[in-house]
Amino acid sequence: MKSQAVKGTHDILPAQVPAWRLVESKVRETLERAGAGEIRPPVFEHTETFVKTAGESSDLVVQKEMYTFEDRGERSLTLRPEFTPGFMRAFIQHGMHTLPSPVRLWGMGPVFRAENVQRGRFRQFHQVNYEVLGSDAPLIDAETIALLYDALTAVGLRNLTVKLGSVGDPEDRAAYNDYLRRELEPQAGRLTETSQERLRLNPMRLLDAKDPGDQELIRPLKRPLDFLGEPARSHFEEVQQWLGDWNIPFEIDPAIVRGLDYYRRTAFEVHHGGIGAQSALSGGGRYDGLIESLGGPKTAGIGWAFGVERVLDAMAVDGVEVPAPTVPDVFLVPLDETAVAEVAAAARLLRSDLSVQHSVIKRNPGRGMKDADRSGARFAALRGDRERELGTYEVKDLISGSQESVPETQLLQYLQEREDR
RNA sequence: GUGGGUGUAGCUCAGUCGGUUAGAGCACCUGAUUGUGGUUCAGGGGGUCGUGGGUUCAAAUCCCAUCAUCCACCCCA
Repeated sequence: MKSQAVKGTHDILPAQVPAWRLVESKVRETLERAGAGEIRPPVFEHTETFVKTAGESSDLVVQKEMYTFEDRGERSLTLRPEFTPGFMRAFIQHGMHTLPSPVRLWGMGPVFRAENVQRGRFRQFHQVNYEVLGSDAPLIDAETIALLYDALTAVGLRNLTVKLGSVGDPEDRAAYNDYLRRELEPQAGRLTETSQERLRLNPMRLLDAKDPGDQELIRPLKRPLDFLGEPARSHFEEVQQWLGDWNIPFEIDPAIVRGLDYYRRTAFEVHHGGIGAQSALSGGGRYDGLIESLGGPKTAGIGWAFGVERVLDAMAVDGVEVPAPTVPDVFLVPLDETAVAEVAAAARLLRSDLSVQHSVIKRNPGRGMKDADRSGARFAALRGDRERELGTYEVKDLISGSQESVPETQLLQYLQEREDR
């Protein structure tokens, strides 16, 4: 029990990699056909980059969910708990506002959060992240949500639930927070401790409260959607219009709230019912003003992230078929010591065109066939003293069981002609 | 951080009112098979029973602590 990966981290083993590649290839195809460029920011950034982006009242900061450390130069650095801050920093640093607008960026990789683990929640996990910078048009909101839906559908998921809401503009949120404080402060003593904390820091998040007593107090209150100003309201309606036009199934979630402070207007999540309590595959929203607050040019933005492990979990639940790992085209079996050198040399040459494995010690024919069978190869090719005399390989088709003597100079051609049959 | 479940072979697990040398299936290695795979048969390797302490003539089994793991709360990806 000594050799053990750190709590909340996992090895992705060879048998699992094909599923990861399937997700990555489908997502890449979906997003890049829509004009997204892949960006690969560093895994760690200055701590400040994350704190300024997420906000002081976010759980990432408040609950100390970030892996923060000091390097030898006494800089405070943090392993990324999400992609968006790194994308924003890179956008500003490289002057991407001069690129044709809007700029669409996507990325994939590990992120780190110091949370307690459960199904669908890990300390190192992986996200696919997508952001569009430079447009505040409702059309872009709808396009962004549609691409998320298309990407998840492309990997084979069904029965997805898209939840759509709006957190309004900053002044709407301020008005709503004021309203919540007005309504709840007189009876704050009846709220749980965490809810009282939220009432002080970010009242809107009270809507997430699960405590029955808290819910009782909150239920009669108005929702954020009731406080949308005219600009946010018409924006929200137009997004719905587009999604309806494109047949993207969605439902309005009047209580949708984001844990991160930077969201404005459109907010959305995609859920899947079969993967336990952590049912959110993805979350995202609009964040106009974020780049400006980070010292960049005034730039609108919207984006989302999905958790790769959760998507893989959902794929398994939905029975999505994953391509099998590649198997060798041919497996060479040396029947004596001399043949060991011969098949090793032959394998090197054949590998310019085929996938080739071989036994690395001499084998008797029965054992050699067993090696070949277990490699998953289509063909086994035996080499011993008889073959050496004739300059041939004894090639057996492991599916049909038929066998032929093939001159070594024609081995490649022989295999290529038959591998698809 | 809190709560509950579970820790016995690489994997899935049995064994637990305390009692000889701790078991099975799968996987792995060897042989039956000195030129032919999948099936079958025979044999073999592999365990500090998570860890530490306690009770006892005797502990995988009972008690305490601790760690890990799974699920859930919280929050979200």
